[in-house]
Amino acid sequence: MSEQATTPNRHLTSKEHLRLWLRLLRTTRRVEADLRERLRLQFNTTLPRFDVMAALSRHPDGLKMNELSQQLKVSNGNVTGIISRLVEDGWVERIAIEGDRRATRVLLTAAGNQQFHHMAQAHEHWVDELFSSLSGQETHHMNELFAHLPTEAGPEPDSPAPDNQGELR
Amino acid sequence: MSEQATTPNRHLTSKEHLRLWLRLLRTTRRVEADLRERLRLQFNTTLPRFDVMAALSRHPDGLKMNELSQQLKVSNGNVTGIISRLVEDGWVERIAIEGDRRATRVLLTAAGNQQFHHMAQAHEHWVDELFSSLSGQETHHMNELFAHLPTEAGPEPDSPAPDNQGELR
DNA sequence: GCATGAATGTTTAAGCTTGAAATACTTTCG
DNA sequence: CGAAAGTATTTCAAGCTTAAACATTCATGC
Repeated sequence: MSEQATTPNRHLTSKEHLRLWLRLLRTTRRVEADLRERLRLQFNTTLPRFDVMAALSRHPDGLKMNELSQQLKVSNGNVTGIISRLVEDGWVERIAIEGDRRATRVLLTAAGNQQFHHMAQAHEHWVDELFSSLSGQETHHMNELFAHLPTEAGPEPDSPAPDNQGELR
Repeated sequence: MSEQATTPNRHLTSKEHLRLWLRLLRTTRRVEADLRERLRLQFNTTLPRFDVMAALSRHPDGLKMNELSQQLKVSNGNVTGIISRLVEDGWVERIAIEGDRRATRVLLTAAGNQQFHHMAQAHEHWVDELFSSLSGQETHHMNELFAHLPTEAGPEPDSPAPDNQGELR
């Protein structure tokens, strides 16, 4: 488990890992900030709302609240608030589930679906711009390196089908 | 500018960029969630507090509020609240600046400095563990690829000295 | 001096986020 | 049946985050 071995390069590797993590974090924050601002200015919405709509757009029949929060890897209570606001805006609706009065199914309205497709198109273009300094080869290479990282849930080797995130279709 | 050229592979590159971004985002969120939980359980603190203390630890003479928020790339008002709580906890103190009654200088107390060094040591170890699946060479390679990305402020070619983030010393 | 604008911080309103507690419903099984 | 355990969701308290409004203080130029 990556014990503090007595090899002389332990220190260096650890520092390199730290450096990589800090870069990763800076880059992600910068891109996120950019996307957040554009979503606000051009669509008067937020990144969390966009993420929720993206998840719902991949499931035309809707998702239960708990499925949604698992997909987005955020807490249960968090989704409640975001969905409530999306419902107010008319982009999402809640539908009772037959035979289980505890659960509800949430899905995009027709208007929500249309709105999401507008946003997703812009979003893809923005991301393409932000990463434009990477060549196709570099992008591909980086994608492969990321496969080695703890991207998916770590200590759970039994996830049914992680499903591709975002609006990738 | 990455204009929508008429080359047949525009679509593919764009999709690859999007895929990379989503992976980046997933990875960052997962690592952040892990670090956040550990900071909470083992040190009863939060990631934002840790980030602020890391910035202050690199500046023993303290920083003005506005310098601090620039370093952390968060809004001005945000820092006010975090610093207030750190002051309550006794890790940070505010000191008036001679000759300018608008500004204050904030810096770690002796206790804060000591506490931060405990946390930083654990933090470096956690990150090393989380990235342990990357070889030294892969880590180095990835670090280089990141240099091509919009890590630093994009449209400002005149930043004085970005300074290394985190507790890297 | 003194008006005017810039700089520095705080406050505020709205929303996001978590973890824990509360609520409501369903299933299990004695 | 009925208690206990489990499931699905909301509510809650605390804290983070932003953008915008606000209050002070400083600097500049008449």
